[in-house]
Amino acid sequence: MTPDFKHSPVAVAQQLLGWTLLVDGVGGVIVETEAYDVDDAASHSFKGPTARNGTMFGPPGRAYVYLSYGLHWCLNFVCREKGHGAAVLLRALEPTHGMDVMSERRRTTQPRLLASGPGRIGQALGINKALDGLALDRPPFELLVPTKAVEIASGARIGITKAAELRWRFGVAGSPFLSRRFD
DNA sequence: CTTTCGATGATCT
DNA sequence: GATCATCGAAAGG
Repeated sequence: MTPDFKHSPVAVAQQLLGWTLLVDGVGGVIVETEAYDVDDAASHSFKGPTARNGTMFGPPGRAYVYLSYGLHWCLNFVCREKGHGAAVLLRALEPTHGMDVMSERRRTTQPRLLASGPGRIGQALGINKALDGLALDRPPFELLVPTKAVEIASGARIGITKAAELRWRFGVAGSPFLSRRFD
C-alpha cells in the first residue's frame, strides 16, 4: 500500500501524516508537511519549469530534492499529475528506524534534534541530488502505512514571504517532534 | 524565553 | 547581484 499522490498537495500533505518514511531503512513517522502548488507564489514551480524544479513537473509519486540556502538538502513528494507542478515538503519526522545512523549523521543523540526540520531530515536520511526524480515506491525509498489515526493541526508555512496567508502547513497535533509549535 | 546573524552555493534576473 | 521552502550559535531580556 502506498499513499495516493494524485490529489492536491494540500490533500496529500494531510494524508501523509502518520506514514513512516525510510531511506535505506533509516527514518521515521512523518509528523509535519507543507503543500506547494503551481498557482502559489511561494512555490518553486510558480514561474514554470526550470532546471531546478523540473521534477515537480514530472509524474507524481517521485522525490523532488533541492539544496536550500546552499547547504541543506530538502525532500518533497511530487503530487497531482504529470506536468502540473505540485509537491509536498517534508518538514519533520519522529525518528523510529536507524536511530544510530541518524545520530551519527546529525552529530547529536537527542531524538528531538534528529529530524525535526526539513534540513535535518535531509541530513539524517542522507538525502542528496542523486535521489531527485526517483520513484517513492522503490528502494532506497520505503513508505509504511500508518498504524493509528492522527489528529491534524494546520498553520502558516514557515520561512516564506509570498502567499504567507495560506495555512498550508500541517502536522500531527501535539507531537513533540514538530519543527515548531502550531498556534 | 526571544532575536540576530553568519555559513554557504545554486538559481534566477 | 539578489534571493532563498534552513540551521545553530550567540547575545539579549
